[in-house]
Amino acid sequence: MSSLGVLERLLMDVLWDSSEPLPATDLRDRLLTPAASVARRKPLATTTVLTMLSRLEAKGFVTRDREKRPHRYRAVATRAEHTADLMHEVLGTAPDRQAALARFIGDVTPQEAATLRRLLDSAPLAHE
Amino acid sequence: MSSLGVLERLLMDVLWDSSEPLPATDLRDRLLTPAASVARRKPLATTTVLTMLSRLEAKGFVTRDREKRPHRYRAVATRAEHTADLMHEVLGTAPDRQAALARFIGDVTPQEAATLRRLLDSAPLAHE
DNA sequence: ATTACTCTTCTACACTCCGTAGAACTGTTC
DNA sequence: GAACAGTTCTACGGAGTGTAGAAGAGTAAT
Repeated sequence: MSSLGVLERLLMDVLWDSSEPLPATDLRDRLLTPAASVARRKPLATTTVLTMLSRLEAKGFVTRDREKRPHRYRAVATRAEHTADLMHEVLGTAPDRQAALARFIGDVTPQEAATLRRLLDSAPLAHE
Repeated sequence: MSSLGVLERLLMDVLWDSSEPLPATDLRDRLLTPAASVARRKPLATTTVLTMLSRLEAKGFVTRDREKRPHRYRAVATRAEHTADLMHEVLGTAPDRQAALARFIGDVTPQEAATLRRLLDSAPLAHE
């Protein structure tokens, strides 16, 4: 359902790594830096970035501040939220969630298992 | 990355629900029964089903027994395995897995939290 | 205000993937 | 060996993604 394309994902990564909302030109530039997970050699046209950002906005992954004039773009959810959402989405497709979870847990690293135990003990009803 | 199309998914569902490997014509027929998650009114052409099965085979989701002549198709992984794999794949895209897991646990139902606790306690090193 | 510039929207196109299936080929059965 | 069932090959239309030019709108400076 809601999987992102390669460039879409790249842009989201930049947004997630930024503490501030960014104008499109900054996004464009940061795709060139080695900071980006997959840096590109050729810079993209600004319009390309804007098209992608509009699509991401339409899909609800991004919002922009239309007040300030070079619009500032930011991710709607944090990366962790997004990842967790996707995981829940995947889990939701399984008729037998218990079984899927069992499989999932079976393949988790020991460290992560420890983390999970801790999380389950500390947060009985984390919500909002 | 490896998300399935609607029909692809429907076929996988039939395969997962079957205890035996199935010939293509059976697959075709079972898509019409209300057993299928989303039953269709019009039957698909057999070639359509075969095309999809070939693609699923190419993607590694399905294998077929080429000995018997109406080839018998079966899912490579169980549904639970597939779901768990996808979840791990999603989790793998997050640089901070701990954070993603924390978010994930935060949105889990109380029943599932209980299930998870049980699983984590019982299987310390379940693998492969 | 007119201009020059920057940013945004609109439009467009090529490419890939998915659903769909006919045509052609191959193996099975009478 | 003819008829039939099953398989492969080829093809096509629609959707989504990456790409960007052309045209429009807002901003700054003359």
